[in-house]
This record gives sequence, structure tokens and C-alpha cells, in this order.
Amino acid sequence: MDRRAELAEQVLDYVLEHGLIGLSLRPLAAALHTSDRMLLYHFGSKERLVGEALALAQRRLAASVAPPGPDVRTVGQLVRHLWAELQSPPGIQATRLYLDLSVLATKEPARWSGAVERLRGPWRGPLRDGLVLFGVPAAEAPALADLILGTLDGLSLDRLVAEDSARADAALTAFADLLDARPLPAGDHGGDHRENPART
Amino acid sequence: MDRRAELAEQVLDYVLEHGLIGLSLRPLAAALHTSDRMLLYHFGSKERLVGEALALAQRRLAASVAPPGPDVRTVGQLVRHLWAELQSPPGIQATRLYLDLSVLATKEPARWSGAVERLRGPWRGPLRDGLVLFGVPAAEAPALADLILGTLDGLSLDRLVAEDSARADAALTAFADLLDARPLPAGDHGGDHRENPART
DNA sequence: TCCTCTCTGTAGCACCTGCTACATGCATGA
DNA sequence: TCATGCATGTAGCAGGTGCTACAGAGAGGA
Repeated sequence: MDRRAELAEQVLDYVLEHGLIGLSLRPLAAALHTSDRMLLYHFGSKERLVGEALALAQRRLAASVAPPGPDVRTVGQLVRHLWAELQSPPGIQATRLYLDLSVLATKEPARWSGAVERLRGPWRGPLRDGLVLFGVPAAEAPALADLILGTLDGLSLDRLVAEDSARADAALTAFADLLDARPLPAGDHGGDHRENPART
Repeated sequence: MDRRAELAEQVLDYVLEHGLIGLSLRPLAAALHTSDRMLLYHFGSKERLVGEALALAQRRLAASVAPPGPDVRTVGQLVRHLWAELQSPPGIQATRLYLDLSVLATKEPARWSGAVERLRGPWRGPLRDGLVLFGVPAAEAPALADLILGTLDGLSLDRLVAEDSARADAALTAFADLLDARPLPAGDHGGDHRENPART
């Protein structure tokens, strides 16, 4: 019972470190000072073991989402803030896990795409809400949130893989500038938008 | 000799269809009406087989890059054009291959990151040049090109995996609008920029 | 005709995979 | 004291992996 939850934590740590795709029970068990026999005893199967580790990952990620500080005033600054968080070690690990899950989902969508969506959930909702707070019209917020998530994904991937990591940083800066230079909507949707498009 | 090049083509087709990550010689050989024995005879090892298939993929990709038609006049339209190409079957296959390679590169950078970079090359260079033609100052073009590539990657990934494929489309439209609403640079870098920010 | 060289089929190697049968130690409750 | 149930180690299963040893088939040149 409790041992199982404890093992799930360690399994997740191992997965964040070594990736989900090549995961094999025996090396995993060795790193956790157990045997594959014991892992299967506690979890029943590899599939359930992975499932519990992923559920735990989602809970950890949801708990780590924090609203930005008061110095974040524009959408561009928000994006820079998210980028900085994504480049921290836990952010990189989460990105790698997300990437592994995406690849698995392209191979077996029925089995994995739910997990991808679930891991993304803790970011998408708060981001939409946050954008509205920054004066983005509610009608545009979902698409803009998805754009930001997608761009952060793509650039994180680039930075993860490419030899020249400064390239992704420069691209993100261009993105943030682009967002802050965005013209204010003509309509009167927004409430107290504290947008401040001071560029450069 | 010739048989080997012919096999490389078929191997690449198979890899584009089934992914690079779980690639196994026996199912591959069966699909090609040969045996693993023969594949190893012609290529020497699995590693070299994959290497030749990837080199071929790069050549194919480079050959498929074509300048956009005359109806593409703004950066936003260019991005929409690239997006449409990426959603075609070969574009999706290339994206999946790029994704698999990225995952492999996070696990063994020394072995794979070169291949990722090489596969990306045929797009990055022409995109930079294309941006300059559209009036983007030469100093900003590289970062903007990387931003566009990264965003296309991230949104393609989203669309590949997510149940709701319209989400990525909406996000890309927001991106294109954002690019076309971009303020013209104050400096006088650009040559004949035919920018025409007619939005909506 | 014989020899050699290129190609290919069969069988197998050592190793890895998830998973399981069996036996055992150990603590707890009747 | 005995029995029950939980936890764990050992050994092994069937199937997969890349790769190889060996034997042949067939074509071409001497």
C-alpha cells in the first residue's frame, strides 16, 4: 500500500531522469534497489506501473504551477517567465516526458493520447485565464494560449536537441516582442488590462 | 550496389510509415520481402542502414522544398503556406520522423543530434532568405526563422497528438495574424519589402 | 570442366523483454 | 502451537533483439 506509493515516486523520478520510451523493468528495479519481481508484485503489470507514475507526474505538475509575480505585466513578459520555468531542471524533465509521451501517442493513440492531454491540462487552463487577466479578449484567449503552449513546446524541443541553445532563446525573445507589439483589440471586451507595450 | 540504394528507398518508406524508434530488422525485412540476413548483408549493420535511410530522407526533403507561389505576399501568408505543406501526408511523416529523431537525440546526443540538425537544414536556410525577401531586416531574420520553425514544430506536434486537431489550426491562425500585424521596422534595412499587413 | 565470387536461405548465438511458478521467511491472530 | 497471509528470492518461460556461422545456388571466367 504505502510501499507502493513510495515506489511510484521513485519510479517517476527514474522516468524523469531516463525517459519513458526505453523503460525496462530490470534496470529500473536495480536503480530502486528492488527486483522486477517486486515491481510487478506491487503494481501488477508494467502498464499499471507506468500509469501510476504518470498520474503522479500530473499531480506534481499541477502542484508546481504558480501564478507569476507582480513584475509580470504583459503577455510577452508572461511568456518569458514561462520560458524561464521551462528551462529549469524540472521543466526540462517535464518537457522530455511530454515529448516521450507524444511519440508514444503517435504510435498508439488509443493508449497514450489521454495521458498527453492530462499532462498538458495543468498548464492550458491557467494560461487561458491568465491571458484574460492581461487584457486578451476572452474570444481570442484559447487560440493564443494554444499558440503560446505550442511555441514553448517547439522551442523547448529545439533547445533540448540543438547544439546551439542560444538559438531557441533568441527565437523566444522574438516571440515575446511580437506578443507585446500586438495591437490592442479594437473591441471593448477586456476588463482592466494592464498591457504596456513598451518594446525594446 | 544498386540493390542497396533500392533497399534504402524502401527502408525510408517503411520508417516514415512506422517510425524510427521501435524499428526492428525482422518486421522491416518482412515488409520489404527480404530477410534481416539480407539487410545486414547489404548494409553491414542496423546503424549504417538507418544512417543511409536518414541521408536519403534529407535528400528527399531538400528536393521537396519549393519557393511559395506569387500569392504569398506576407510573412503570415508564408507561415500559413508552410503549415498547409506540413499537414500534407509527406509533411506529417517528416514531422513524425523529426520527432522520433529528437527523442533519440535526447537519449544519445552524440549519436543523433547531428541527424536532427541535418534534417532541419533544408528548411532553415531558405526560410531565412525568404523572410528577408518579405522585408524582414536581415538582423532579425534568423531569430524570426527559428521562431517560425519552432512554432510550426510545436503546433504540428500538438495537432499530431491531440484529439482536437482544430485547436492547432486556430493557434496557427493566431500566429499568422500576429506576424502580419507586426509593426514595420523603423530602420531602413529592408530592400523591396512587399509587406501588406491587411488583417482580417 | 572446374574454380571463384556474389548472393541468399537456415539455424543458431547471446542477450534482453515482461511475466510467472514455486518455495521460503516472517509476522500476526486464533 | 499452529495456521494464515504478506513479502521476497530463485529460476525459468516464451518471445523478441542484432548479428553470425555455415552451406549452398548460380553466374562468370580460366
